[in-house]
Amino acid sequence: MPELPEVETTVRGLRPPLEGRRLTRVETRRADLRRPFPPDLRQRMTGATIIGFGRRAKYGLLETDRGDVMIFHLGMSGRWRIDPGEIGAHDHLVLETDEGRVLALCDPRRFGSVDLVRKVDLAEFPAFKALGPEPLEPELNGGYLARALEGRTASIKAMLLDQRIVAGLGNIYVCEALHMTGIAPGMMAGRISRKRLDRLVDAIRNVLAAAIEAGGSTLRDYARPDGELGYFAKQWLVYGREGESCRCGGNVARRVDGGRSTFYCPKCQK
DNA sequence: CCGACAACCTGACGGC
DNA sequence: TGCCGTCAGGTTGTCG
Repeated sequence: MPELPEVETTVRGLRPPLEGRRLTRVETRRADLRRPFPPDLRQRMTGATIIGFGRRAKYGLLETDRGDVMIFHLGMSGRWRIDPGEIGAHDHLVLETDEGRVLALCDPRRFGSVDLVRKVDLAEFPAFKALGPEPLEPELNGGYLARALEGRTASIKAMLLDQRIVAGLGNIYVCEALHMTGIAPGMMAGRISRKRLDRLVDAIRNVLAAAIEAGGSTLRDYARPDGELGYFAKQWLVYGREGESCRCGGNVARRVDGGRSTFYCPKCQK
């Protein structure tokens, strides 16, 4: 899944088959994912033309010429399959365009979601109201982070995973960014110097940009929207590398925080 | 405020 | 071959 770079890559991949195309078929194959599909999804999307594409945090956005925005979240295992040929058991939403292109939202674990809101109400969408700044936008900077983390005693890792602080980071890229900056994941967030926060912001930007550049994730069941496996050489320095040697000469360790694996190097992350 | 934990689901993998 | 335990990118809520 899908952290920010994978969602970004997905949205970019949806553009060619969908941009300017009218939907001739909108079919839900079951009633719900994490939440029920909007009951009027089919009625509002069928016949509509897709005119806009976007992303907010880990949510992908498809805008129609009727003033609606379909908001999808890929959860842990979601991906779009383009022209899949056959509809599979986990293809829960199927779109077809006036050109005969087929797009299937496949999500085995069903932690994802699909919502439909009026574009003018987008900012009021509950999941968007409390989101922090986009990490690739200028609103995220050392000054913002210093203010947001001031006085916080929670770990920096927990804070970076909190979508209200920064929107779109997940377990992998938080581990990677902290490693790149040499900050221990358990460090109290409010005690990190401004200088290190500046460097952390740079690392976050760099790791996300590199992942988008690489075409998204390299995780085992992630597929690019065209259905090709987006499986390239892993470039993570710590994630999933427990026991391997760090380039500083130390060894990558793994521990569990809040039920989630944290990969880090105890030697170069202090 | 904070950390821990469970719940929501299926699939992949390793060990035996 | 198969069975069983463990683990997985996220979000949301509860508990102490």
